[in-house]
Amino acid sequence: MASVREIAKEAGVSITTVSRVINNHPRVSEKAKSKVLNAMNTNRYVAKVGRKSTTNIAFVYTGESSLGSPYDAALMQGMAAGMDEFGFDLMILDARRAKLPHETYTQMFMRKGVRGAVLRTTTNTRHVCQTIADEGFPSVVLGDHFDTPNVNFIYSDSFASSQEATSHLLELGHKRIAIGINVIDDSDHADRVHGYRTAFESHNLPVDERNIIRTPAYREGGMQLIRRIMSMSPRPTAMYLTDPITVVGAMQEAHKMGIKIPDDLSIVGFDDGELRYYVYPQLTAVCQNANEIGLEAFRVLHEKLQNPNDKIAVKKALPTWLEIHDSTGPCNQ
Amino acid sequence: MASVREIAKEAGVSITTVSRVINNHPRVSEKAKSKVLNAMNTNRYVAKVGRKSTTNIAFVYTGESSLGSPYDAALMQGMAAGMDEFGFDLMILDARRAKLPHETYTQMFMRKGVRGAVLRTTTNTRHVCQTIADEGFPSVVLGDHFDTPNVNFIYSDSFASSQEATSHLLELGHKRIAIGINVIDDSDHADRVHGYRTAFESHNLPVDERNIIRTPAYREGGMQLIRRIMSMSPRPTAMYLTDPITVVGAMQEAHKMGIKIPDDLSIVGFDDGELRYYVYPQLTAVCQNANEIGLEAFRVLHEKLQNPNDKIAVKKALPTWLEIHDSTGPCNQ
DNA sequence: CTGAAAGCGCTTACAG
DNA sequence: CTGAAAGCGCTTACAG
Repeated sequence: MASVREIAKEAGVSITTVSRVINNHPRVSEKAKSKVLNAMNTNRYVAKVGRKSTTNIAFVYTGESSLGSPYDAALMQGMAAGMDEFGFDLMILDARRAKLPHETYTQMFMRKGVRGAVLRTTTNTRHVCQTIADEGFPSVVLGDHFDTPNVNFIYSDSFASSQEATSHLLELGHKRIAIGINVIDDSDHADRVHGYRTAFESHNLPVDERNIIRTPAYREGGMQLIRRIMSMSPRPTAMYLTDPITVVGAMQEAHKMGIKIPDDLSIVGFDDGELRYYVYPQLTAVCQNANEIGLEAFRVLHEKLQNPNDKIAVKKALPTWLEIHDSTGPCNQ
Repeated sequence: MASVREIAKEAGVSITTVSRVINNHPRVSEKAKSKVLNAMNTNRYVAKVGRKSTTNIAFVYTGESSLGSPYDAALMQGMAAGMDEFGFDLMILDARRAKLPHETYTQMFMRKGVRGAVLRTTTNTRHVCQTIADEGFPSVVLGDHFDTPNVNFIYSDSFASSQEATSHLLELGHKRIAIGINVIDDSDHADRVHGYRTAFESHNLPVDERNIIRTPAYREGGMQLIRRIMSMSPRPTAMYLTDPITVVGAMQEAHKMGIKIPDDLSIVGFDDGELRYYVYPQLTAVCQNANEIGLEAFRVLHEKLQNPNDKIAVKKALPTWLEIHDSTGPCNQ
């Protein structure tokens, strides 16, 4: 690896001049600058030491990476929107791969010039978030929230919208309303079932526990769910699907089976992107703005970096909202 | 900003010990280590100088950022898959925002510890890619390709699939086939029109130039396109839409207007993700694997980093393929 | 605009 | 396991 000394030699200038070029000092002649830059590029110069760039904010997968999902993409877009203004750069890390065996998370982050971390988690990796918070490293957790004094959270509160969504179906005359929930628990999903139950209660109707159906949050899970529902007797006339990808599978299978939406079956979905416009018919859905969540996560992190002594954990819920489109209609059975 | 000296003082150890903790030296007592880490976190220690992390690969927007799009998300996922193996970290940069007024792109990258760059571009920002390549900085361009000796490219070659797609429609008996193309030119799209023309030629049929329709690659563009087509006389009975988002708009508007797909109108789309499964009916489409493109981009970059003296530019095309689903059928008009 | 020399912050070979 | 001291690589105040 070339050092400033070698670059200086090759470019025929002093190491001072090389350093000035590296640091973009204004008083270097164009000629000297281009000689140095040439030597740097041909020798693949990389500073081994020097001012570190310490302006990275990391988007960290504590467990399984879901990089590539539209939701994560929207989160990053939101973060980037806030970061640009303050000159931070976005780095993507897989905690399990990036961390060396004997180092702490703080050490890993410092090694990579990371000043703060947005942690993507599930219930399985809660302990990682807890550890990072315990180490005192500035971080904020997305996608789950749990009761702990020192962890910062941004989560989405879908309780109210889930209650509205269920009430919407009840008021359309539906009585047998199924709810599809992921087989993996997290607090963001628990809210949705809670809203569903509360809507039934406030309409003085009992919840039929058979209508609370767990299904994996994949396309296949949604397909399975439709087949399951159509075979029930009496069968539900409406359903609330609490995961975006499940909705896609369910609607596909419904089309394949010749089930008319909403005439034969009303569907309320969940959308964290633009999915509600992609499917046919356009989807009545509880919506959340992933962009906004990402932006808010950065804001909290930035706030924590500005005020290192503020130890009060942030627990902030962003609301979801119900949008009524074409996949729900009156019960006619 | 705290330095090793202050951390050492606060933790009651020597700066040597602090340094050892930073670098995860094996022979430090747990007690010393935790005292130092504590002092670091409470003082928000960040190394001002020292071994730089120089293992970053940047995903760079040379022009307008499309971070948040499913395509970009899939590209990054592909890159990350390759990078993990070699311990590189992924950084996202907006070149126009990150670059200081008087520095070169190479200087910007070095400042941020970036060793190589995957450049996302359009025709508008070709000159940026050219400049970066001229500076000798290891980079590879995605999304466009143009004739230049020293720029590395990974692009998607949709000529053959576009020809197949058009032939598929011709062989279903369609004669009046429209093609929708983005108002903004790039080489990846030019291939698609070329394939369309070639299919007509090989069937000894003339191309009606009125059927080559430019429309902005947004949902609204797709809606507009359908209205345009349905008002033509005689109207096209099939079309090939060369942008994913345009397809979504077009299918929505078709549903709204009561146009039956494929009975009234056959549609071949373009899909760089999973869109073909989301819409109804499932979409016959020319498909490309964005994951694969991202992975290949990293591979080329890695190869260039290993062999700095290999100056031969890589121009690699990844093929697309045609998938026939339910949105195309025989012409019955 | 440029360079020799002192300086800075972190690292490391050596001694205990 | 720990620290005083020398060293490394880059930076910068000073002189020209």
